[in-house]
Formats: sequence, structure tokens, C-alpha cells
Amino acid sequence: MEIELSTRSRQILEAIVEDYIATAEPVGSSAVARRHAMTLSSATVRNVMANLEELGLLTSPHTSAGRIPTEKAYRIYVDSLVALRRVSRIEKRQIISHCRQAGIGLSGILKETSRTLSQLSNYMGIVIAPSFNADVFRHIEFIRISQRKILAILVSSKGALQNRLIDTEDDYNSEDLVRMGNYLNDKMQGLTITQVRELILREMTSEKGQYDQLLSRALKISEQAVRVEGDEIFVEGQARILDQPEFSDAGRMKEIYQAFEQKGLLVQLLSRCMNADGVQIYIGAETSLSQSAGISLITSRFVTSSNTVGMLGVIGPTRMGYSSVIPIVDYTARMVSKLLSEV
Amino acid sequence: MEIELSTRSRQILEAIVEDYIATAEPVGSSAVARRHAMTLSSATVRNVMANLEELGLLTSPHTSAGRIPTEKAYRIYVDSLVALRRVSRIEKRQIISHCRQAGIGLSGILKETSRTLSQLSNYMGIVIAPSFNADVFRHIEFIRISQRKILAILVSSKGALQNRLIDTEDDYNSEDLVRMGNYLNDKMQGLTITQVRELILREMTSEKGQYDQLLSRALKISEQAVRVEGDEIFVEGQARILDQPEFSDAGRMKEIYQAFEQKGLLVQLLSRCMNADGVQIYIGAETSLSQSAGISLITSRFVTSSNTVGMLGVIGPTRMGYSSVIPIVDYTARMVSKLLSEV
DNA sequence: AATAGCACTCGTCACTGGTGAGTGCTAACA
DNA sequence: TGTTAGCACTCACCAGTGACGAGTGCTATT
Repeated sequence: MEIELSTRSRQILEAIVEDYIATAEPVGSSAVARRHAMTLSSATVRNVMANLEELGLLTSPHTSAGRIPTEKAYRIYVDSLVALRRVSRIEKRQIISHCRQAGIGLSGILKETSRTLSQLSNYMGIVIAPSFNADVFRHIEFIRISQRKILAILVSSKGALQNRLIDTEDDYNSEDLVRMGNYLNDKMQGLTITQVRELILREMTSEKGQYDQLLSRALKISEQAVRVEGDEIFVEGQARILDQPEFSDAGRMKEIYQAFEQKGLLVQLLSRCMNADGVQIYIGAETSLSQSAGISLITSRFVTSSNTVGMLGVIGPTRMGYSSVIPIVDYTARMVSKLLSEV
Repeated sequence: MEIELSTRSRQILEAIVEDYIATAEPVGSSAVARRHAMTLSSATVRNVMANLEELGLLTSPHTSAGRIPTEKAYRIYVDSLVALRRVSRIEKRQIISHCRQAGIGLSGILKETSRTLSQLSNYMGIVIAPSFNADVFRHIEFIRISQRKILAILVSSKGALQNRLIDTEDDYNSEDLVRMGNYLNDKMQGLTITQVRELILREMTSEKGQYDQLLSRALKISEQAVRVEGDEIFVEGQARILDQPEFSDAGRMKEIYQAFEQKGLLVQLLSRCMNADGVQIYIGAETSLSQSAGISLITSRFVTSSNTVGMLGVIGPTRMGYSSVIPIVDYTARMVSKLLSEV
């Protein structure tokens, strides 16, 4: 898989990729030669380019146009060629202030973050909230709302809440509910929500769970309370996709928007990279979003005090300003992590 | 404002509007004559069309193209010409089954509803959840989460919840919290959330509110608990806009998507029509979405058992299939109302 | 190995004339 | 007086044309 390239080839490849990112137009040999401090003639560059084309790093849309980098080329560019820009002081300030102004509430912060990402990158910003499921259980509480309605509130050690209105068959008085709550709180201490869910299911089928009246009821209700909830996802700046000249045609656009509409797809995509640290980059087909759309994704995960993780990142065209977006994503992830672990 | 039209003019206008809705292309006099059971020649139709153009109901994109209806024409068409289709049995079944399958949870039902609207209409479906603010207060409860964190839970008479984590300056024990809760529950019975909010603010500045320690604290905390929350909104089928030929060009599309991105705008738009009963239709500029975009909106409100109202509807091009979408919106609103009042 | 020169390819652009849909006007008709 | 037939006119659309130029691959030269 590794491709050996001479220093010169690499320099030329880099020049082509960057030129193409800047202009969105096929770049010709003379343009590269000019850009390349005049030390080479266009003819020489042409030879090198022919070479690169053979290696599958460049294509030409037609005979007498310049060359366009392939996804393979972007991969190499991103892995070893790109010179990352520093995050400017202005950008830093913007990231931080946006984080703060969002005020309380995880949702608020994350929504604001996705907007910031979109604004700074000029592409689409995306944030997936830390999954509640991985959080550590702290507290469950039942409140009687009416005859057959109970409100269950689940609090994670991080302070995240999940509440659910539960319809019951029997009527419970507050005393019952408190007892149930105490019992569960005792039992579930220190487990993650996912583990709690498993434990409840196990207990329900166990002997004790079947015959102990109170326990059996408590389990039944709490089972409903801890049911999985869809991950929260924030997408901002969808319209910016339309700024990209390569998406100006309607067919392509439609493909992309349809892909985005199934947020499930995005979640799946981002969850894949939850486990790795640092910035991760998916180029074109690697995103497994709509095949031919030329979409790339730059993400990083962020962590909270309780070690739950969420993902944030930027989606843009394959022809994306990697050199500036990568640092932005990186920095934002760090800032959000910091902010969330202060809480 | 009322425009007098002869029966024939009206018939011809109707024919033009419907033809244009079907084809998205300027419709010429001969096409109308043909469609019109041959009882008139194209020349006559031309005379009438010239007349309609003078009245501002038609425009021609250029000299030798057919005519296109103006927004004014759509208005007349919708108000008095359109023959509403019945909702077919298949559509009814789909609406109902979608409602049911969504399972519990207001959010789930509404999300599913917006999807159904989009699918049946082939345009964009939109639903705004009943505003909590108009609900009647039923119950407030404070739960101590940690030293300086209190969870406030607000329940409306409809069963809707709003909870909020509140940071406090002092440490409260559970007893304090129960007393505070009881006090407030007593006092606020029967008011709407909005009224509760007002009452709290009034009390805070009142003499008693300033000097009674417990009361003052209770007010401070509950003030945070009842703060306004953004209305929930569900939009589905954004990509379908791209099916419309009139939006195939990138500039226009971008305008539209940018408009949609500020969901606040949509909320504002839809809230305007919360007070009127039945289906309401906004054509083109009447939507006060992006000026020139040629967007129309068909909405109806739905009600719940406790008389809170939400809005649902369809957004599509001005050139929309009114005759089928209007009944769909109407029927869906009724069904959702029915479903929600059963709960 | 690098370069200069040159023939060649092919997309883009501006211009062309032909075609046809649709119009407005006028005169004839019921 | 309302309706219609006829006709000249307009104008978008299309296909064809040729000039242009950017870019290429090849070859001979340094």
C-alpha cells in the first residue's frame, strides 16, 4: 500500500493538491512550475505528473486539461505532506467564547460548538453528544404523577439526565416509589448505564426477581426508565455545502442531502472513530457516505470528566482546506473536553 | 383587493394554474384550449390571457413563451378554484399507522408525523411541538443531586415535562426542597406556565418575596426552572426540495437552505398561525421566508387533550399540488389531534 | 536527467442560421 | 359584440462552426 515517491514528486504532488484545493480547477504543469519557485520547467513537471498519474494519484478529466488529485492523493497529502496551520488567536478566542456563552446545559454547549465549527471552517459542523449509555449511573428517582403515571429520572455521574414518563398497570404510592428508588440506587452504584440495563434484564429473569413483589415491580418500571435513547446529534451549516463549486449541480447535491437526512448514518459513521484518540480523517469513499459524492470528514473525540466520549468534526468536500480545518477540529475538541471536565 | 372575474376567465385561470403545477413549464394558449374540452379556440383564450396578465395574475417569462401564474393567481386558485381531492384510503391508512407505530413519547409521534407528511406530499414535512408555555402547570419538584446542584422538574397537566439542572449558591437539604415544592405547588395550581413565570417574577420583587428567606430562595430556584425553552421542531424531507425543477439552480437552493437553517424563523412563521383554526395557506412572499424563493406553506394546528396546540404542515414550492396536499395536511392534523387527546 | 520545441487534443466561447412554440393584431364572421 | 382564422413577429433553443488557448506527449538537444 505504501507508495515510494522521490522528494520532488512529493513536492509536486503537494503543490497540485494545494492548488486544486484553492481553485477547484484542474491544475496544469505550467501552473505548478510557476508556483514552484521557477526551479523546474513545465516539461519536467509534465514528466513527473505522468508518473503520478500512472501511480493512480492524479487523473485528467480530458486530454488537454490539467490534472486532478485522486482520493489516494489526498490520503498521502493528509498523512505526510500537509503543513498544518496554527490556530490563529482570533479563532481561538472565537472557539472559547462560543463555548462559554452557550451557558449551562450540555445540549446548548454542543449546539453552539457545531455552529462554531461550521463558521470557522466554512464547511458543515457536526457534533455528537456523549452517549449517555457509557456514563456511570448515579441516581434514579421515581415520582408519582398521577394514578398510573410515574416519572422516572435517571441521573448519570456526569449530571446528564434522562427522564421518562411510564405508564403502569398498578397504582403506586410515593412510599413504594421511594423504597424502589433506594433499592435500585443501592444496587446499581458504580455501574455504567449499559451495565445497569443488563443487570436489570438479568435480575428480571432471576428467581428472586420473579417472586419478590416489590422487586419485580421496581425492575419492570426501571427497565422502561433505562431504555436506550437515540444519540443526540447537532449539525450546523448544511447550506455551506452549496458554496462549493463541485456541488453546484442538482443531482449531486441531492445525493448528499439525502445522505445527511438519515442522521443515523452520520451517527454510525462517527461512532466508528470513537475509540481512537486525536484527529481522524476520512476521505471520499472512506466515509462510506454516498459513494461518489466527494465528501470528506475530519473528526476528533472529546471527553468529559466522567470519561464519556462524544465526537465532533467537520464535513466538507474532499477538496477541503485540510491545513486549516484539522487544527481547528483538534483545538475545538480539546477546548470542549476542557470545558466539560470542569463541570 | 377582490378581483371580479367572469366564469370563463376563472376556468381558464384554473386550467393554467393546474397545468403549470403539473408541468412546471409556461403554458400556452393552445394547450389551454386543448385541455378545455375544445369549446374555445386558442385565439379566444389568448384574449382572456392577455386580460388576466393585465390584472397581474399571469406573467410571461419572455414574449413567445406561455404564461406563468403569479402568486396572486395562486391565492385566488387556492381560495376559490381548487377542487380538493379526497384523502385516499391508502393515504389514510398510512397516516394512521405511522401515528401508532411511533409508540410512546410525544417527540416520537411528532417526528414520525413530519416524516409521514413529507412522504405523502413529496415535499417537506414540518411539525412544531405544542408549546409547553401554554400548558397548565400541574406540579413542580426539586431533587437534590449534589451539594450545589438541584434538579427541578416541571410537569404540565398534559404530562409534558421540563427539567433543568440548577446550580445554587447555598446547600439545600431534601426537607427544604420538599417544603419549597409544596409551597409552589399550592400557589401555582391552575395557572399556565407562562402565567407561572410571570407570577414568580412579580413575587420576587414583592415585599414578602424579598424578606421571607425560604420563599425568596424558592422563587430564585423556580425562576430558573420555568425559564422559556425553545420549541421543539421536526423537519423531514429537506432533500425533496431538490426534486423540484425550479430549484435546480444552486443560487436559489442556497437561499432556501439558509432560510431553513434558522429554525427560529420557521417557528416564528408557524406560530403566527397558531390561533386560527383549520388549514391555512401561505403563498410565496406571504411566508416571509426568503423573499424571492417561491416557497409556499400549508399548515394546520393540532390540539391535545389539554388544549395545548402545535402546528404541522408542508413546505413546498409555490407551484405545489395544493389539491392533494391540503387534504393531507387537514387529515393529518385531525388524526394527530385525536391521537394526542386519547393519551 | 532536464529542457526546449512542436504537433496534437479537446474544452470553451462567440457566432450563426434554422426551427417551432407562442404571441398580438387585424379582419372577417355569426 | 363576442369569437375566430390568419398572419407577421418574437424569441428561446439547438446544432453546427471556427477561432482560441490551455495543456499534453513525444522527440531531439543540451
